[in-house]
Amino acid sequence: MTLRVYNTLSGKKEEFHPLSPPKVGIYACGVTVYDYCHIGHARAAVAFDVIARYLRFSGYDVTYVRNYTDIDDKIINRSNEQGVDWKDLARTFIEAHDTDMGALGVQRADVEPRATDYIDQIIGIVKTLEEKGVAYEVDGDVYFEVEKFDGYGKLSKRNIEEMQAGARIDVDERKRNPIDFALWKSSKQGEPAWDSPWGKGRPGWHIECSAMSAAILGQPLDIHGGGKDLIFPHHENEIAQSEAAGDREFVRYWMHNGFVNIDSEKMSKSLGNFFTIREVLEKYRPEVVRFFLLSTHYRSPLDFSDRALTEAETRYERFMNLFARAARAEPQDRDLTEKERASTSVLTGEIETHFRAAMDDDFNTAAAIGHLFTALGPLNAILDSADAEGRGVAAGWKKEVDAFFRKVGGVIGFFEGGIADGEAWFSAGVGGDGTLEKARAMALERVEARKNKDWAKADELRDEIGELGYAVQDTPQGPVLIPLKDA
RNA sequence: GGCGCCAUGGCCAAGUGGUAAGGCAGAGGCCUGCAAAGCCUUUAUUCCCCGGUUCGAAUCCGGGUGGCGCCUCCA
Repeated sequence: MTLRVYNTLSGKKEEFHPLSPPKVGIYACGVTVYDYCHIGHARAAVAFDVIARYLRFSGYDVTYVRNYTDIDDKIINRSNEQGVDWKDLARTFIEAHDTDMGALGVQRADVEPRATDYIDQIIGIVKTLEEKGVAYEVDGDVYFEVEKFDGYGKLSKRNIEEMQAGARIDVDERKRNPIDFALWKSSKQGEPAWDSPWGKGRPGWHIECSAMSAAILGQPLDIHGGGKDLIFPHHENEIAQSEAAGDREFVRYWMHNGFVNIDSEKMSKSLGNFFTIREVLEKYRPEVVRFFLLSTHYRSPLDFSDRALTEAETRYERFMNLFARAARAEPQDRDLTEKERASTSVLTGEIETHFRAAMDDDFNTAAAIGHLFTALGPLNAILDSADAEGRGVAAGWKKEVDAFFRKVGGVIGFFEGGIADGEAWFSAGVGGDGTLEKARAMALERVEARKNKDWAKADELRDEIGELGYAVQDTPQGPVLIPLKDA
């Protein structure tokens, strides 16, 4: 099976052939660090995290680069508003970003460059563009002259005339054409500034990505991605700069993730309808949020709601329940039974094949996870019959189940601890204050009551345990305490 | 106004011309002292509407209708 990737440039799925296999270079646009990240940022980060993970899983030697834009008008404005040094502001939100994304299981990129560390390279490109006559300086600002670049509009599928017709940009008279964009901006008094051939100034918005991607990965890049909202103007402008400066193709595969919506509308800062990752994590566990984000194909819109998050939790817990049961089952030192063997060969056969086929089809995590659900029935059935017959399962069976979920989980960023994750899930955040010990003692007392068929007392004890914040499950392996939700 | 994307069961959702994955919710059954968890069965002759291409279309083409996005900072 070959990997197929939807390329925004062609508007089609294409077979993926990196420039120099097995090496693959990915550059994903990161965030501008002036505020906390919201769920939309999380979606982009998780989407490209999975893309990098799956490429590695498929045997590619991946270099994943994700930048921080740490110099920009928004950062300057915000630092002025708050009276905080812009560098401190950027540092604060880089750290917050790393914490939040880390919580969601987003792996660190191989290189995480900051725009301000690449000022020399940025100036270099701007100089080249100026020398080539596609950029011009006005009062310390340098603009890219869009009309001089033939392919302008090829990514966002629009042409210069249309844009001029529909332009509602406030016209800067100094620009030769309203659609020309800034490569370099002169600094006002007190603003962050670097020395340049055009005087003190700072980079324009788009140039940093051209500079950093070329410096780290070279040109062309295999994959460049980000949210759909970056297609225009950000990525379109990057193409213009990089191709004009480098005289060669900039990016082979452009990948863009869809938005997170609230009531079918794009979540965005300007609409004010956004939730930060931190806010969401106060209510839902990180695995649930990640599961939610991957439950729809990365290019489709994804509606954020309590209902959707709750469903993601229910779905995720199906796996946790299986894992907890499997871990609890007594491992027996014997060969696998016929049925046990059949259940695991479905895992590594049919299900894994389907899983990979889905991922090969433009990283279709929704379909891939769907196939994982089909493992639940047969596996739970094995545990059902083991319980019914009052025995355990073959140690080898547990090992295979564990290995399978670690393997596929590694691709989508779940199940790192294998079946041990189940018990960990249901015991997270409990204990410490002695209530768990109390509840355990009562559960044991309840076992006695049940032996004596004293159902009244058993139910009473269950209620009392409930008051301590736990539900009791009676399993063949004894009582299991599960923390109650919203307790 | 220009360009583009999307419309699949009560809800979410996959679906790359060959006869509708998966999940949630619901119903019934099994298991259980009762539960919980779990298992089994069950819920779209049909994919917004109308035409067309084809032996065959949810999938391709044309036209509608509805929703959304970009065109200004934005993942």
